[in-house]
Amino acid sequence: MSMAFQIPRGTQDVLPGDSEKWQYVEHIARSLCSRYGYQEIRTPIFEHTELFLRGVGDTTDIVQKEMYTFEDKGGRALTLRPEGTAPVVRAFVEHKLYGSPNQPLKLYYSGPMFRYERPEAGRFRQFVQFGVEALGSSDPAIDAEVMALAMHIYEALGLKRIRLVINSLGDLDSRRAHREALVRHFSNRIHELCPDCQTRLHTNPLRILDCKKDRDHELMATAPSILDYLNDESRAYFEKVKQYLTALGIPFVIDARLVRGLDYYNHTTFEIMSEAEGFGAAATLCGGGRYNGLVQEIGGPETPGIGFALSIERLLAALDAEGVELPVESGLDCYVVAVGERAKDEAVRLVYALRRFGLRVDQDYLGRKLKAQLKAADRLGASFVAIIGDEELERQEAAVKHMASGEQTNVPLGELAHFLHERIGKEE
RNA sequence: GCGACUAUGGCGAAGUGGUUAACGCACCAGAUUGUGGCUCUGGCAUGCGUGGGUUCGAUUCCCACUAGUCGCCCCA
Repeated sequence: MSMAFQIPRGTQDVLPGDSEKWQYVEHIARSLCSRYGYQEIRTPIFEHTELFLRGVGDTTDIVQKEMYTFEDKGGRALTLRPEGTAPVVRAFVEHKLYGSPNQPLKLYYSGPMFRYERPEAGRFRQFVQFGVEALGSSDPAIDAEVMALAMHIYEALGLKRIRLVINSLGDLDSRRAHREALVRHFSNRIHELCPDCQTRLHTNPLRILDCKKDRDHELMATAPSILDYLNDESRAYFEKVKQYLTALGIPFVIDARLVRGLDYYNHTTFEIMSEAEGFGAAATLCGGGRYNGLVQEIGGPETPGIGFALSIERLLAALDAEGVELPVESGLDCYVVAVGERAKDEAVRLVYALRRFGLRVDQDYLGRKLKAQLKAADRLGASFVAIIGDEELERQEAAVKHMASGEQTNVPLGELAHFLHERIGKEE
């Protein structure tokens, strides 16, 4: 076979068999969001490049090397969105939703994101994020709510081996104090660290703590922890968040080195990881945090915010790694088997009538023989098969066979819908 | 972006510098003339990721490209 076309690198087709799982996962996530009072927002897949430069931060990896940026025919600089928060905040500001009577405004979104990265298992160039944003409140209870919601989604789907990791980056003052302490700590011996870290010292010293290469260097162990530099207010906030999580019975661990890759975070940051064995490098299922300065950065009034984003691909991979079977619906209620020309004509009408009635019904379109039609019905997971041939037509009946038991009875065509409806109701 | 490994039918998977590219699953047909799941029989890659090169001859050797996987980086 000639491979004339191939899917672009790092992208995926979701085929029947898997698409049901996607639908199920998205359905659960949506309905839980609704239960927590979050409403859907849909924003474009591309935005002005400037939005991400300002929103995500131009020292971040995302902006520096991962954006799909292009110029349109009108000369505009546009970018396929690499994340969902900046667009939501843009919409929030643009539509003046800070004036909405619903405060805080609680939103969720679901859709593809794009990052130009080297693909591997669990990492794609186009991937789907499901995320929430709560704008307008700096109540630590909403930090806890957002984390609870994320955990709830995973648990509702059947994941067990997951871990919530939290940290606090503090407010601007705390971050500044910590940053100065970091620069002081590393400056003299910065040449001992990797080249990336030498750059980070000036761009974003916080990220040095996250470096995997230098993780065992003695300077790391003695590096100042952000948690020691939280001012009273920030410390009190973090304490309250932890207190609420505990009150909700949600287990968590604190990792003072949890530094997230986007510039806009302050105060609470968190990740949810999979602990399923054999789950590779892409163990981060969900990431989020508070971004109190972002709305202002995008041009709106000072408005606090917090949110998370989770990857559907990684969620499905985690379900797979834990061996969780999703209760996805499949199969047919009835497969109509026709033998002969006249029966075929009747089958076409009958199938449509049963579908209009609300049943999941199908028939043969390949001119197959009785036997092959039965086989097809079996393969499609049909609960019942309704067979019509000359004899049945004569009596205006169908021979209805229950596939699991093999039992077969004749049912008048006019009563077939009700017969099936009743029997299928009894099955579940 | 760097390093390593991999690429054979719808899927999994053997294999060789040279007449017919194993096998398993799936699929199709028949045994069973109107009854699926079991069994048996038969069928099913002029083709070995793409493009070049070496050679009398390459799926098998070499190069490039493409894609996947793993590690680094980063994250969702």
